[in-house]
Amino acid sequence: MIDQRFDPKAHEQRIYQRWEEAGCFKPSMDTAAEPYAIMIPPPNVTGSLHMGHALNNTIQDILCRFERMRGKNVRWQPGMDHAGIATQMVVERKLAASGNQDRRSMGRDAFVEKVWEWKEESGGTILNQLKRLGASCDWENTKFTLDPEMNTAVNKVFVDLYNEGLIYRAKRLVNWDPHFQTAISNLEVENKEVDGHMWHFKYPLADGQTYTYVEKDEDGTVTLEETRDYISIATTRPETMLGDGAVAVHPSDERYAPIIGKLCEIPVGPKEHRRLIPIITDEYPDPDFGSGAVKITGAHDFNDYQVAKRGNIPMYALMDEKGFMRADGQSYADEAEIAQRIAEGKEDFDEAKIAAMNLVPEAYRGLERFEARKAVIADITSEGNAVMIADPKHKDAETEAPLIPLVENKKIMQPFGDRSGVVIEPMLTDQWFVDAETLAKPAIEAVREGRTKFVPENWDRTYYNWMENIEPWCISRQLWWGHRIPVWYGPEIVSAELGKNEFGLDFIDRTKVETTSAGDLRVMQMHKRVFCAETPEAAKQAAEDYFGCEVVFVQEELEFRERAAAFSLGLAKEYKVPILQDEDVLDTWFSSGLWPFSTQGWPEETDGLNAFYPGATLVTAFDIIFFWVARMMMLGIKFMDGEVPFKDVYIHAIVRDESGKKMSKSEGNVVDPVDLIDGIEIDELVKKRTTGLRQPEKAPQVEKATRNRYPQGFDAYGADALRFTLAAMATKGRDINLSVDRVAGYRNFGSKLWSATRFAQMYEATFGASVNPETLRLALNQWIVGELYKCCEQVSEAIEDYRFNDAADAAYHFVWDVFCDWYLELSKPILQGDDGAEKDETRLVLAWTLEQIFALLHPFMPFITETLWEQTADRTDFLMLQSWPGLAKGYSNTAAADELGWVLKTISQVRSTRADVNVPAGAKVPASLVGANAETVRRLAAHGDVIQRLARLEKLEIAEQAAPGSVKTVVDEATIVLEIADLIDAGEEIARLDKQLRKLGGEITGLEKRLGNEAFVAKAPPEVVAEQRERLKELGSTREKLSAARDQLATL
RNA sequence: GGUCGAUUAGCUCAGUGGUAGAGCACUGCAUUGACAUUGCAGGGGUCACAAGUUCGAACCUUGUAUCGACCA
Repeated sequence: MIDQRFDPKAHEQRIYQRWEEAGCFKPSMDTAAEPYAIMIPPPNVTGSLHMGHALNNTIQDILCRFERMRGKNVRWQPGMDHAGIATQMVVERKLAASGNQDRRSMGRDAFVEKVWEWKEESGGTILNQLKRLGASCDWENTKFTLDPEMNTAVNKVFVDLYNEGLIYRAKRLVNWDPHFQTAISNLEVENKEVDGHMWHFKYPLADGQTYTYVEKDEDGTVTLEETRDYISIATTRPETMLGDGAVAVHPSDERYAPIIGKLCEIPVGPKEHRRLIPIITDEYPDPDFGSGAVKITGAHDFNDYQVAKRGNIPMYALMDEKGFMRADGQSYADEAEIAQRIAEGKEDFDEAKIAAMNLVPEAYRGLERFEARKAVIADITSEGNAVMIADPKHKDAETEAPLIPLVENKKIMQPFGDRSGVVIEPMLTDQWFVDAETLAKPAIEAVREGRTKFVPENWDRTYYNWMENIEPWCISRQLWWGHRIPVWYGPEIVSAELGKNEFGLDFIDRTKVETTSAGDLRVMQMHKRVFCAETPEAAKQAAEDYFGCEVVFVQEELEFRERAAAFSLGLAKEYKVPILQDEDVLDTWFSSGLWPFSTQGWPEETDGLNAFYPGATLVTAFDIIFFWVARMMMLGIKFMDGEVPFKDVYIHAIVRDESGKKMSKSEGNVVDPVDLIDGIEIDELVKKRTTGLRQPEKAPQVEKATRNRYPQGFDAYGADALRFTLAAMATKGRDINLSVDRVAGYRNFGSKLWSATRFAQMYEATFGASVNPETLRLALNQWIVGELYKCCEQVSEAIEDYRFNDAADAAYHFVWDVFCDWYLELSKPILQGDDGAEKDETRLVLAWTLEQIFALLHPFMPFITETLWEQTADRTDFLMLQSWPGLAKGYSNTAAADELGWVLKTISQVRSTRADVNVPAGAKVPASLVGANAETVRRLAAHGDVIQRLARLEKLEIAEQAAPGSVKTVVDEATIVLEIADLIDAGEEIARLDKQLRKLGGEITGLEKRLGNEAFVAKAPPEVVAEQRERLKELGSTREKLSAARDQLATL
């Protein structure tokens, strides 16, 4: 006999271990079986399980367990990505906390070694948490994006794309994280609305020119006309003014028409070196916003960047990689002079030249960007170039209001690094890019042609939208943790005219080589030749082929330059040509994009690759469409002969808290999946939720809310309850607002199943036997088998269709409302009775149905069902490897279904009636059946005992006539008469019947009206009309009987 | 501003043209019988609003309101 109740803690981990040891998670590799693969969206090596993962992986596990039981060769491919920034951050923090050196003083190799140590020790917590959830991943094939074989794939892809011209190096504006000092992707940027300011400044026109500035209202009436010697600019980022390349206005903006093409002055910096910039037109400025004039700082704003590109405006970079104003380059006076000549068209410029220029005046050099902002504002204002207004706070009507600078308080969208929390700076830097536009084309095509389908399908619009407007993908990161870019630089042969060294070759442009005062060579700038190769050996070979002589690897830029210069100048014969590997690593997504095939052994042709590419379904959330889905699609199609990486993309909801707020540690509303599984005391829950708050002062509020909502904390609901809840809530909507009460409800469901099994054991149900439904003799057993098959079909269809909620609901309803509430109750008289044959059959069907239920629920609740399977018979096999129930489909027995339908109806009606007239629950009442037809008489003979028992009747007999003063209810053609005249009040009973008659009357009127409508009869489908007629007939007959009963009572 | 989505019971959510549902909460009754993590019975919804299409609308169309997400 199984325990009184199921204790998840006692079984879950034990069962999981049994599965793992027995190799249950491995693909069968049965060549006759259809392969089925799901690639896990690789979680972060530093991450831990949150509710989104729990939902994501529950769905994947349901699909995998379901298909495995359906006989497919299933691989659920697990693993993790290395999460460049996040991991580097974790380790740097750890080092700092333990008083170690920072990574720069430690050096690259030593630091990366530390990261690996950390990864081996404590990385991958999340994989163990997935095991707690019951994930049936093929763990033996676990991959990590930095595994050597994954690196092989990454390098091959990079080199191939490079050779095709689909990867290139360029200077473009990227999101720069000044804290981590690296480019980051859009995904890692959170745009948040914050309180900001809009400053208004005057850019004086060059040479004191003036123009008439006219403002008109909508009707064209002049509202303002004045002579101005400036153009007014609004900006939220005054510090970037230093890098302005132009002022732009909309071509249709008449206010500024007189000054288009003229120059204006950037009103900041030493007076004698003020820069003048042109006033240009562009479609970008909105004439209705601010003054309508926009300053263009191409190197520090994404919109300005586009304008600058269109207008060939120089983009001056102002900041260093830490977000401080640049302190390098020549004096401001010199730089400004060059810039001035460029602005006036007197000097040519190119990207590299502009990049080297530092237009930050000495006074601001080295300032942090927000400090620089303050200084710039103060200087402009003191010089009188801020736009002034009368102080609105001035109340005294007698005196004139003083003028104050116009500074609007307004909400602005500001980008923040999601890891660092600092403001992201758009920066113009040299980076490696993938030509995403070219790769996107076939990826768009694949979805259009339906080779990959989105579920729900409306997500394809999001996909198209993104893919059709895709930007070059920046893949380089200035980090140390990741795949090092497989590119080596050598000196470039610039020109054969500049002379030759002893090898007869020129390597660098000598104009860029200087000799310092100490006599050392210093290379300011150098053209570099790229050798892109899958291995260092191959790169070396390529370089030697190019140079025609031996090359040597160097580790640092300085050494590289010195050697290159010395070699080129022929100063050091012993020097070999140096080559230096690119310092940067690749975006983590680059390696994750290869996941569907790199995990299967590509570029080797393996059995795994043949069987499991393309995968069946990618399960993910919508915010990942751009990142995983898009990249896996682009790279999969590119490198797998045009074959898509997965056939379906199932987009699931985002899990929020029960009031719909995003779960966030900094808001203190996180529900940790592991806490729902293991339970957590309220004090500990409060502690967890009040640590790491964004606003620590909110801790008491969070504590109060938490204690109020969960006075006892969370029970240990177990993984099954959590999984079932997530499945039941996994509708095709956008969000799930998770309610802990629902988890408790589904935990109870597990208990119900457990206890039903215990009941079966008590009555010696024969587990472990098979049943042929055709040989069953009792209608009860025929009926439950039919209901079971019906349920199996519903569940299968729902899972196939990704309607996990429908699948969960169908199973829940069958198990609880049909099997437990009715079948078990109805079987009791047989199990407790004397008829050996009936008892044997019922013991068999009871056990068998339960075993089918175990199987049916297994994808949702793997632990409790496997435990029940294990403990109900002597078994050597696993439930998770059993066949899916209902595969040999198609048993139904209409006669049995009708018969049991009648039994259920009869019992329910009697119970309802008893409750209505307040018959004490314990009282057994005599009853009779009037007007029964032959079939009902037969059914009563077969089921009378159980009806009496469940409806608590003293007797139930066929009668010709109702006893006077009795209480009546109608089932089909017959009337059930409860002979309780003594117990009831005739008046109350008449009132009860009247109430029912009124309700019936309403329904009947509605039906009659509908059926009386000729248009309805003519146009509605015949089966609908017939159904309504049938219903009207039934209701009418019921009404007749009830009203007869009422009349009879009334005559007493 | 653009795009997408939401609005159904006290709460969290299903329901895509024909009798409005689930979990939790609520009310009454029931406790030696598998299960109180329970059973039986019940209450509770002008399906945001308006107009339209239709024999018939929670569902389709249009508009309005409110809320949300993403993009700019």
